[in-house]
Amino acid sequence: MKSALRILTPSFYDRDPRLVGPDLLGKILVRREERKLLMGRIVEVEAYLGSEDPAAHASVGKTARNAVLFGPPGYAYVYFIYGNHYCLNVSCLPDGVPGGILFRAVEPIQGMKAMFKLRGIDESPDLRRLTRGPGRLAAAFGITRQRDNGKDLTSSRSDLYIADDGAPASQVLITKRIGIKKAADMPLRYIVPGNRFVSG
DNA sequence: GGAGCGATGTCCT
DNA sequence: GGACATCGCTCCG
Repeated sequence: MKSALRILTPSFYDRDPRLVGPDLLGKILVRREERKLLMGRIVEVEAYLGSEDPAAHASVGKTARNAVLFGPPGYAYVYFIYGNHYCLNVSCLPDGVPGGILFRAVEPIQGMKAMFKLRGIDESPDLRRLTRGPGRLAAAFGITRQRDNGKDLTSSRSDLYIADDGAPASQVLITKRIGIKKAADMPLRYIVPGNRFVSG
């Protein structure tokens, strides 16, 4: 029996990213795509802070690009990187205080056929090709800056949100963040230990 | 299976 | 002009 999905509320995100990050593991990322529902269980995220975190986009201060990170909690910050890929984040902390969480990997639960199509690859038994890594994950869920940046992820009217399906709290392993040059030693990456969809 | 590298948009100096 | 919170393709073992 599957419990009803409960969308995470602004108060969930209105906390330090170091608290929000581990709590997001095991939650469900949901995309409504026409008549289809795409769902994945979150297994890897990273926290990005404010001025005290040189790796964070917010560390340089508020700009047009990163403004969502400085806004109210629970909004999508989507940026384009390396000329090829989008990455999805959610803003944390109250309006005016920057911080967020980068979604790095999910385990596909539903809508895999649509995900393969959005990724532009042939269907294969290895679902890790769909959603392992932030760029792949964004592609599989059809996430772009144009479509999703600034979107409220706490609204039931949104086509993109994060929900709790009542699963027990996940085990959490904390490691250094990966794929960055600055502040590479800060322990701000949260993963489900042993999960095959975790990147790196 | 792992190291090396090109692709390529956007922001910042 | 350079950096960049990445990925997929080579080539080599």
